[in-house]
Amino acid sequence: MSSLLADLNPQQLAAITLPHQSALVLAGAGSGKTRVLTTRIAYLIQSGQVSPYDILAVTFTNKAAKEMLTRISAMLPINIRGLWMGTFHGLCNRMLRAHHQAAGLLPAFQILDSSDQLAMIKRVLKSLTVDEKEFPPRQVQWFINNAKEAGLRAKNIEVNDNMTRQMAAFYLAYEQRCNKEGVVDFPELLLRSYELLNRNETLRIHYHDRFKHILVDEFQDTNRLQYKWLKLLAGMDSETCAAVFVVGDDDQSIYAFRGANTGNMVEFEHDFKISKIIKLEQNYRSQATILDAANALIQNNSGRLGKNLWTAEGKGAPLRVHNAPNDFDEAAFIIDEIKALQAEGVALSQIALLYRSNAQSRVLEHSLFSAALPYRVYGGMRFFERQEIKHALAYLRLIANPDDDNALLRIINFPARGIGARGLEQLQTIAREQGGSLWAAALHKYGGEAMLSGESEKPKKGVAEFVRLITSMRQDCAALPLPQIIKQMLTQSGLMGHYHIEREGADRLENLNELINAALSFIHEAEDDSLSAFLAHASLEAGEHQTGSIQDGLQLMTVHAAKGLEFHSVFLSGLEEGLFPHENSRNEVNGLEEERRLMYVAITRARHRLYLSFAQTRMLHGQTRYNVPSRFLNEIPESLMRWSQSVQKTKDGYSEFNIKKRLFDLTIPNSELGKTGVMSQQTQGVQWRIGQAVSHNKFGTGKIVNYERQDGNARVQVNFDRSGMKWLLLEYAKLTPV
DNA sequence: CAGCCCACATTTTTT
DNA sequence: ATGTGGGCTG
Repeated sequence: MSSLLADLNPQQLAAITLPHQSALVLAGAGSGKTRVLTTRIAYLIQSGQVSPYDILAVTFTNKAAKEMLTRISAMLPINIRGLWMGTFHGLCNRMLRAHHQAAGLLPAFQILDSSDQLAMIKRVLKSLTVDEKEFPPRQVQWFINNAKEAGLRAKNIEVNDNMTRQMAAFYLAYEQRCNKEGVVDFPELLLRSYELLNRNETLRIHYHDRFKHILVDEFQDTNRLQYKWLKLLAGMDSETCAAVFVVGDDDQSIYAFRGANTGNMVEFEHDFKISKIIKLEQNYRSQATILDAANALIQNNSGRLGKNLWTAEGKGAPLRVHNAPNDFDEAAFIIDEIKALQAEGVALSQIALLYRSNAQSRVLEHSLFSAALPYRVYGGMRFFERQEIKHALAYLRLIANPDDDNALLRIINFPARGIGARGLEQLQTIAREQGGSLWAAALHKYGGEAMLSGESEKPKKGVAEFVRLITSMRQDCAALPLPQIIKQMLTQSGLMGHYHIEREGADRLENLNELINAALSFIHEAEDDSLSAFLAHASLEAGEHQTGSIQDGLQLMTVHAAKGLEFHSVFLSGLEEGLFPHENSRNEVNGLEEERRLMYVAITRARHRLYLSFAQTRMLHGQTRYNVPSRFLNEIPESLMRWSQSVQKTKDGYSEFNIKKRLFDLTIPNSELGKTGVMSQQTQGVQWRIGQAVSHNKFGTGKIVNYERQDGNARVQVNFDRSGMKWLLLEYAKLTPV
């Protein structure tokens, strides 16, 4: 016990050893949040207060859940089976499978991921002969998910206008389709589980009695429905109300765009009658200068719960800020500094290159490639989202559940077996007439024929062949272990053969083989090793973002993806108005504050060094954009920063301070953002600015892309349409504005 | 039925 | 600039 509680600060200790009562822990970045959560669980068990069976712990990602389990196992010598630890969706899935009948679901109900859901919606819209131009499927998806997260069924939607009436009708049709096919989407897991508990008193009491402690990680990311679910599960009004221990940081709430509701923290404080918020403000990650910058920045937000990070460590180096003429120069600066860090002995894997949007990685990657620096980009396609894996899973889903039309449609003609639109239409007509699934229709039309053709006869084509294939797979899999089922399916379906022939198929073949391995490890780890359980696992956990990681490479990712991580050094690039803060955030409620929190997250990733940079011009969507430095740079105290500019720009003798000042003096008001250039200046009564179109009698027309001043002589760089890039002295060159 | 071409968008993302 | 999805042609 003593070792468990060693080296904790007073606030951490208070949180961990809190008696049986609900608590709100405001945990700053790098304040040992995960340690507090895991240690509290270990403490509760080890002190004999409760058994693992009495605890439920919720996280947002499978990765976080896995890590917490590992850490708890390391602290406790006992078996912690029985502890419910997982994501909201994972836990709801578990509950729904345990009570599938009460929840009105098939025992083998399948889970649609977002792309499956979209496909389903498209199908429903098509069956209603809706014009997709008028009602984009994505918008319908958004509507349905929002309704579900508000706890609303289609019939409960309040209809006041025509648009809502239409949407509610689509929702209803979609709901019916899902029920018929035995599938549930992500928000449905939550809503079903909520409704089940709400309506079924026996079950509700069972879980109230069981879970004496509920712990929630990243509470600021919960949406309305998740919070309602928590309240219901905790049994707020019952005598046996669980102690709900939530940990979060309102300053790191960066997922409002997907429904996260920071208001839940305030509501929680009220609903659970929290008398005193526990604040973890001591930071064990970053040096003081970095924290000072983060604190100063975030103070510009309103309505915070309030928190100031501090550290016992030293000040550390100032933030390096770089003003680059363009995105290539910005990348060059980053590479120079990376090499310097490398020379200091910093491992490349301890250096992160962060950016606001994925598109920015391109230029960085290009430069890193030229500089022969190894790197790894996070994001992109994940294992279970790959096309070939989705196809394989569709076969498995159809084996597990014949009514899964989504799955059938995906693979009935993949690999191609001569079933076209015509054949499909026939099936769809039969299905509609019979009110059954496509599979039932196929069986009805071709079942007899398919069954007649024995192994020895020549293979049937088309639907008959498909029916025979799936039927035989279904028979085989009854007796086989999961990896064998998959292995057989991959060969018999022709998937292996198909990718074997395809030119670019090698990677896909490798992934298919990896699927067998995934099944192998699944049956070793999971309590339920059935096919349905594996399919649920595949939907709920999309797997690693990238295969084949580089051991010592730079880490490239968006700021969002960096949340929760830390690095020795962090480069944050693209600090320009319109990019960070992103221009789209201007149209969103509290959009700017969310961007600022995102900036706060970015800053607090760094342990020792933080580099901030912006480019005056940048290629975006195939067009050059002229940028103003991000306002966030202005919100960081000057005393914490050291400015630099690329060498060719500083030789004009301007002090770094002046360079900065010159840029900021010309900062353009919000209303003009994105329309005009970075700076302007007076020459012989003419106003020149970057981005301005000009004409020259010899070179023709072009655009001003840069300017500098030397000994009182101003020069501008013009990109001429015909003659290319030229530096011109304003005094001599006769330029005329166009 | 597959391949090609054009229109189109393009912040952030987990389950 | 670059990828994706839908519609049309061989």
